[in-house]
Amino acid sequence: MKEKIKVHLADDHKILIEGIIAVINTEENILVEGYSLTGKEVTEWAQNSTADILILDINMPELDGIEVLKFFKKKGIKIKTIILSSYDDVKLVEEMLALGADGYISKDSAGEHIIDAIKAVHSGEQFFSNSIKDELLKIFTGKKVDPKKRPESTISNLLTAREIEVLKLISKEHSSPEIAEILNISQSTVDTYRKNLLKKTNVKNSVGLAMYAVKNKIL
Amino acid sequence: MKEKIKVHLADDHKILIEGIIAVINTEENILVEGYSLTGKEVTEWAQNSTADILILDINMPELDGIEVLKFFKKKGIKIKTIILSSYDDVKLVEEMLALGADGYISKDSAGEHIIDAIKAVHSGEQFFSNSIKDELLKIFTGKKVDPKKRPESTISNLLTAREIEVLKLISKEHSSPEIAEILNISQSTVDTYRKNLLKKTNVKNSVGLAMYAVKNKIL
DNA sequence: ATTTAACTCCCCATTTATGGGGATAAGAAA
DNA sequence: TTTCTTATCCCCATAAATGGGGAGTTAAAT
Repeated sequence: MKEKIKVHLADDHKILIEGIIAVINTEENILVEGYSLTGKEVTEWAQNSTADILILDINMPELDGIEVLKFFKKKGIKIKTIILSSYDDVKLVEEMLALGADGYISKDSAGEHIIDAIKAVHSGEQFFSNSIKDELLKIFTGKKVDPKKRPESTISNLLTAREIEVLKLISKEHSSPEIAEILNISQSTVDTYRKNLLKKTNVKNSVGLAMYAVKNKIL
Repeated sequence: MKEKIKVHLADDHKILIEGIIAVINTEENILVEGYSLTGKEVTEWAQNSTADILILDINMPELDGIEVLKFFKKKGIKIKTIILSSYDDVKLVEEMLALGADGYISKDSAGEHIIDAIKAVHSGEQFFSNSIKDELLKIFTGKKVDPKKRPESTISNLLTAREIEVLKLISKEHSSPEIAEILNISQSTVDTYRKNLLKKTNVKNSVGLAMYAVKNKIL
């Protein structure tokens, strides 16, 4: 008999954790060695982990999945990671992959997909939900971009520190004159940031910026 | 041996459904008789249901939990319902109770709590997560409000149907001229709705409206 | 040392959004 | 029946946001 694949779970919803454990337990060669309920717990656990695979929710309070992956990258921690997400957001997938994730499955998918994903990632492949694949396909066929040449666009290297500051203030319902005063810069400058933000995030207006901030948890 | 309690699940995340089933299956006298992945499915199922209890997610695409409860109320369908929510939002609890829900548990809680909740609600009691109780306690002790006299201020009776339509479009980055065209009304009218929305929700601008929509899950 | 990125500021013009007021018709509720 | 709500529309004015252009300084990276 082969060694079991050791899996660690990270999600703030305990019910979901228990559910995944129950689903995984139907599979002989996979073992859930433990779980974390917060991003912080994950980072602590990761320092001394012998698990093969981490299943990581992106939506967690305090330290979210993105931050956790950044932490891994910084510390040079190498754990095969499958992202578990509520949203089929291609931007997020891109960011996750740039940060070293190996798979991305949506919570909409059936439990067996988790098992497939674990097996695939464990054997060195990447794994994506069908819904995600469809989204990706739309983009690549629509835009005809070469995926290999496409620049890695993560939020944190897409937007500058100052732009993020402005974006936060916009999301807090501040007007340009107000932001100018808060940051002690001229309104012209704030307007420049607004323009750049609109271009970079590819949304139509301030509402879009706020939504972008919400989606990317810049709040 | 007693009859088993028959439970129906409704959540758009299949993984969670499977998880809850697995958890509930550890309990002798409870049986999951089926599940729905969308609000619409729930309403269809409810027409000919013999289940004792419905466990209902509030966050579902198309028809969300709130709408489902409204549907029940309108059609006179009486099913004991336990709300399953990601957020410990007291406002939502209020709204749910007003709409006839019998319990409210957060996804943060352990699986056993679902079982407790099912048993409690089945025997005619109400059931709430501890986290929700804490939130409620904070409000009642902090604000010293008489729960019986406190006005029910729910989103759906604060905003009119048309206002909510406009709010949704605003949140989708549409401008007033665009909204006017989409809804086939004059721009003046849209502007009137904007003004009313700003007053009623007590936010500063469109960004605030979008955030309000996000917080209250009007999307 | 030269390029690059980030931050800063300004001009111009147009479109949207905000804030005040008032008004009418249909329908529900009291 | 009368009142209230909802949905609809308008006028006026000001403030804010969008979209295009250009440009200087500093600091980091190559």
